[in-house]
Amino acid sequence: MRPNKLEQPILPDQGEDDLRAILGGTEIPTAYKIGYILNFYREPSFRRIEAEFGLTRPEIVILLALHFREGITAAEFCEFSGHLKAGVSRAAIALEKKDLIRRVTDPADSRRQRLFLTDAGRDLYSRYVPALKAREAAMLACLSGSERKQLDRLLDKLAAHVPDWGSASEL
Amino acid sequence: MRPNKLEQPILPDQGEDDLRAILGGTEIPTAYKIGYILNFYREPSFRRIEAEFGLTRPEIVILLALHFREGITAAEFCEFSGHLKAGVSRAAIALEKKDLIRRVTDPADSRRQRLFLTDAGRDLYSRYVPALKAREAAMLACLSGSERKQLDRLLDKLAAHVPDWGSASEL
DNA sequence: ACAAGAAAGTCTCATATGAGACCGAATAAG
DNA sequence: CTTATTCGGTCTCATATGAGACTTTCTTGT
Repeated sequence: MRPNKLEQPILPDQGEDDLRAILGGTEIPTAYKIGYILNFYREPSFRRIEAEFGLTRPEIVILLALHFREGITAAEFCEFSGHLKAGVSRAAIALEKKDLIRRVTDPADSRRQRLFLTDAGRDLYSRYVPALKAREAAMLACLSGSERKQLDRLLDKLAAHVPDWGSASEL
Repeated sequence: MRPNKLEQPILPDQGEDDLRAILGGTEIPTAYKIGYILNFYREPSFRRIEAEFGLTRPEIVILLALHFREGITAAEFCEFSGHLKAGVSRAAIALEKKDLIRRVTDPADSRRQRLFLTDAGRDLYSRYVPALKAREAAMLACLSGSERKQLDRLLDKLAAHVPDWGSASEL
């Protein structure tokens, strides 16, 4: 029962039939399975990073995003990450205080702040990303090369169509 | 920028190349994409359920799980859901207070409590699950029938191998 | 040029959550 | 039998988070 925060939650040793009983019984099987897999990918990794480097979730994700999208604004980050603007604002302030990013007011629109990694931020990122990569590799280890290609193709397609899902108010 | 909590975060209207710039740049592309997709599936739906029915995340998920696994204990739920035991305990207490579940001490081991849906719990579940189903359908709408089969097969495989990922302490 | 409205980001408050200490029940060992 | 240990569950405390009010800046229409 999760004796330790860094311990991966352990599944009882059970056959695939029982696993099917766990995962196959919902009325939202695909979403449920994605959630299940992602939980076991993300939670242990993120908890460890939080504990080890003193970062919060939004802070971790902002550093991740800045690594390939420097100069992004908080609002842009909200749009594609789904985080709330208050959380992003808090995280950006905290990251700046820790000297991991710089916030530069956009000269063209002084409401906006563009975010940039500092050397320290890049360094910190490079110290925690290997764990995430390793865990992704562990997650994908059971798939063959062509299965991984399939999976990535399907995920790309799903991701590309996210904007078409319709607003939540239609739910 | 998320003006409303029930509003789905809106992506700027951008071509697939830009989307690739958002999603393809990480060092953990598969995990990142799964997270991206799941965020946009889960957050709006769950926020709506939270607001509309006064439930917390763990409460929502417990009701979901009980719907196909009645009599589960809190510890079992922790194991396959990845939730923390304190959260599950709190949620179970709250759900019982709302008469949505019953907690029955296991006669064989009086430490354990088995959880069962009440009629009210079943009813509440049936009122919020359609929204989740609808959103899953929207998510999958861009895939063909055979692509969905592919996806489910890959997810089943990934889910079945979760226990092999190794403990987080190896990260 | 001015007023009205939208947008970016910050702040505040209440609540949810994570971590781990704690308690009582069950099991194992001597 | 008695004691130590593990295990299911609860409690407490500090922190993170969600929601939305608020401030300032930009945009639009007249």
